[in-house]
Amino acid sequence: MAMEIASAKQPGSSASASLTVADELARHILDKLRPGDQLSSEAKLAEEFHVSRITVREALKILAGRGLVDIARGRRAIIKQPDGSVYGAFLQSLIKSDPRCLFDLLQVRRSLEIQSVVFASRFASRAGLAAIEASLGAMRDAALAHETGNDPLASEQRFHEADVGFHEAMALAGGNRVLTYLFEGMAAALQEAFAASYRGQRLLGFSMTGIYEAHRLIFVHVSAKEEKEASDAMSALLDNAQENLRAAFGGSGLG
Amino acid sequence: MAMEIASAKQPGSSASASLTVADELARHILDKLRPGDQLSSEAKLAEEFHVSRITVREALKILAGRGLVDIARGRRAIIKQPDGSVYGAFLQSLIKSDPRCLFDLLQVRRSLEIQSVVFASRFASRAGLAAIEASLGAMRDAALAHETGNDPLASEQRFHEADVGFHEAMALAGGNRVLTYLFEGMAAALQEAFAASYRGQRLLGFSMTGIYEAHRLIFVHVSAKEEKEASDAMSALLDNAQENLRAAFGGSGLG
DNA sequence: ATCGTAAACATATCATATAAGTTTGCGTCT
DNA sequence: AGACGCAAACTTATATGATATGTTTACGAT
Repeated sequence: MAMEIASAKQPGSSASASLTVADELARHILDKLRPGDQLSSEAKLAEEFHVSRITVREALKILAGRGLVDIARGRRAIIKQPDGSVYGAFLQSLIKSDPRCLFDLLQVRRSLEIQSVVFASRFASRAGLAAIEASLGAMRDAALAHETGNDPLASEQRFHEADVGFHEAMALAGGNRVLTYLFEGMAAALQEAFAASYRGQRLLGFSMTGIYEAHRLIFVHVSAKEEKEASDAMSALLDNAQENLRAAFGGSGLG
Repeated sequence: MAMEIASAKQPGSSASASLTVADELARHILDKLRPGDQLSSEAKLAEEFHVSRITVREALKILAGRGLVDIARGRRAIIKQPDGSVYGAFLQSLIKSDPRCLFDLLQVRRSLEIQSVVFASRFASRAGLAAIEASLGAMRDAALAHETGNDPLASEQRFHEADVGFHEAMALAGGNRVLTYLFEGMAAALQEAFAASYRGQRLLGFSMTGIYEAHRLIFVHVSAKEEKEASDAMSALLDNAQENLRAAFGGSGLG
């Protein structure tokens, strides 16, 4: 790895050695390595940092918790592609600690989704539109499979994934990568919150095909570069979802 | 802690024991504990989960990486108040892995800041406005201290903190807690990116008092509940900052 | 009641050992 | 030559035991 030896063991340092090593590694990873790259083995790192293997392991666990590396048995740690899961976990803990944040989050989501369709209307390439249409197709397939219905849970899962994919594809088509990750994280947090409040009940007040049609309408307007109509359609979709959620929480004082 | 013994040691489980323990602990923390609460000692947890102390320690490090707990020597781990630092670190890694994300992030920020002032204009209470004005005062003080100038670095630091505080106070005044955390995280990531590109140079193309006045103008419009004027003023402020950044990157193909 | 100190508690790190998964390379067979 | 199988080397996962050092607690002197 050709890493500089990073005086991780200064007697006066108040921070723990494992945290020091973690931060050094993080810096090295961000500066020099790319997703997919392998880290040195724990033994080598221990030697380079002049700490025990246990300290290196704890540092790696910290980085794994930050979502920076992927650890598995038998092979060396590899640099992870950034994804929204860390952010999703953060939002999840936020909502748990204060459920009112759920509605704040929905409001934030609304802003960003509308921004997203506006940009998609303006800038989407043919390929970007095709990607959106693909997730739309997946939604329709899942909806059909759900009605003809062997495995309702599996098709629900696929439908939800396609739904999330639609919004991510929309963000990407608009040319904004950060939005993609934000939507990914928000989707995870919202699904969790949703599932927690509906545990065991029917999730949606209306049909999958209805949701599908609402999404399709957005796509049509985006394709036609009709900013205003597209953002109105997105707004309507989110209103509907938000209303459902509010109804679920009912008179529990969370509105 | 009265925790259930959580069969963390099933032979067939593919996930590592430390990750299993981490997830069990995370669930327990989110469900039952509040920020400031203490966790059991490592020894007790090891006993409860039927794993060694090392496994518990690694689990705790994972949770620390996720920003869920705060670990220090000599005392038990305590549950951390959620904050935007995890999210900031994520954005930072994102920008490092693809610098174009910086401009995507600035765009996202613009949407949210405008949303923020609109809500603040509509809903801000007297206390909320007072909080905004307080950070405005801190900005002015730092700007003055910078001009009369004993310690320019310290006053720059204070100015920047007050700046971030202004935007967080604005989000809070508008009634959205999630926005506060997002701004906090974005500010950290943007400052890092900014610092990286300007290393050693003067950070700002115009004076602190100019920035202060721009912020004050926003506050005045928000106080007067002038949505449109307030969001225009915010837009102008961000335009200015963004232009500076773009100029800094110059012809490096990142525009 | 207050303050200082020592004991109890708790985490930080180390060394060493065993188990089990992954990769690599070699040799055999076709 | 190429495909297949297997063993050796490498690597991570976890456990045990020990020492150092920081924090909290409790007790005793003032």
